[in-house]
Amino acid sequence: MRNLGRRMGDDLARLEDQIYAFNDGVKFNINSGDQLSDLLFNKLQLPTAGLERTKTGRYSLTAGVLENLEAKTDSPAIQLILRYRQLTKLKSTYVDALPELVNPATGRVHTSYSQLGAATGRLSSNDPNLQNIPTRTDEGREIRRGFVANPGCMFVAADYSQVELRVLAHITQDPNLVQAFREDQDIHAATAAQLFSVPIDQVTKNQRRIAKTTVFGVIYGISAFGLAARTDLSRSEAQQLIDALFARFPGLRDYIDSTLEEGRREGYVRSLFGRRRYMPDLRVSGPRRQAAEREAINAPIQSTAADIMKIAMIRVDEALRERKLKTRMLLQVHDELIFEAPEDEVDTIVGLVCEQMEGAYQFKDVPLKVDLEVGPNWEEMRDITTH
DNA sequence: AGTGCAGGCCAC
DNA sequence: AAACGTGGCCTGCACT
Repeated sequence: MRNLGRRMGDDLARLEDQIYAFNDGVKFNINSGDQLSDLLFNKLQLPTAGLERTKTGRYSLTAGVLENLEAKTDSPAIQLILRYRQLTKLKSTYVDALPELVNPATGRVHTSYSQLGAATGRLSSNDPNLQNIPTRTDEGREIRRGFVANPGCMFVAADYSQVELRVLAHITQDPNLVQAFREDQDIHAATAAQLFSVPIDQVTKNQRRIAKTTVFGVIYGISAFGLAARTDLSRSEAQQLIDALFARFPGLRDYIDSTLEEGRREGYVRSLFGRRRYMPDLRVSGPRRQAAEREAINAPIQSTAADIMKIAMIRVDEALRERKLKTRMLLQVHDELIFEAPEDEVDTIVGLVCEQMEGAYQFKDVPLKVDLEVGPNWEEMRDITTH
């Protein structure tokens, strides 16, 4: 961790110099939106046409905006700024902060979980948040190397495969989705095959990517506007895709309609297990209602997955106690549990955890599936095949 | 020095 | 960008 911090610090110093060169060598605060805006649009004279503004009227300069600007202008400063942003984020939020939070008595960081942290029944984690440790980039993943199992122990990670989409398949009873999961197909490829009317083995990577974005869009209360903004599709192409999705998976439309209807009528929506989320704004009008509708569509799905995970955690805990195992449940990351197991318990734990998680709730139609990984630290985890 | 908001970005 | 859901934490900045 300390080495990683030094390396990042050195990289940042070099980056700062390169960025200041675009400002006539004059130093400024690169993470200040106003000062960055000054460099891009006054000093470098980049075009501001069509740029979105934040609610305070400034130009929005998120990574997505900067990437578009880079594609449009070829300005060499932008890549440097994006890199600077990425490194300062990782360094300040994780590399510098986490070691400060190590408890001297245990030599470990200890998060706090909030049972009521999320409106959907999910846990939230804070001080430090251990549910958002980077995994997307190689550099971010390096931070996970700092989480090391005790001598003689291994980490075992168990994550529910596509749990929210399985919940969606069950709730909607959509025959196409249900069948895809029963046959344990690549769900996004299967969806793409339906959407684009091609055999599943002829689905292109791009088709799969678009199908994935679209299906997740449904869970989040999609709009053509939103889908277009997150893909390279035009607004009308996005709308066509959404129409195709609802045509191919008719259960989706029924789910959305009946959920919103119940929400308006009762004032709340429910998970499969009856967990309520009160949604008074379904009865107002305007953007607040639209936001409430997206929340209402998402809540039963996310809540049901959260409920299943909580049931699983109780089952696993009971099974560990019953068998007087030394393995400890360390972390929960929404659809994933991380354990620390003595090496001689690993084989036992893998089977036990898989059984308790997959059996946490038996849908009549869609199986739950758990993927398992084992490793000496949180970065070097390798897959374990169970079945 | 402490507080709170804005903007941004990490995870699922 | 965000009219795609759920969170928490960082820096910058204005304010008390």
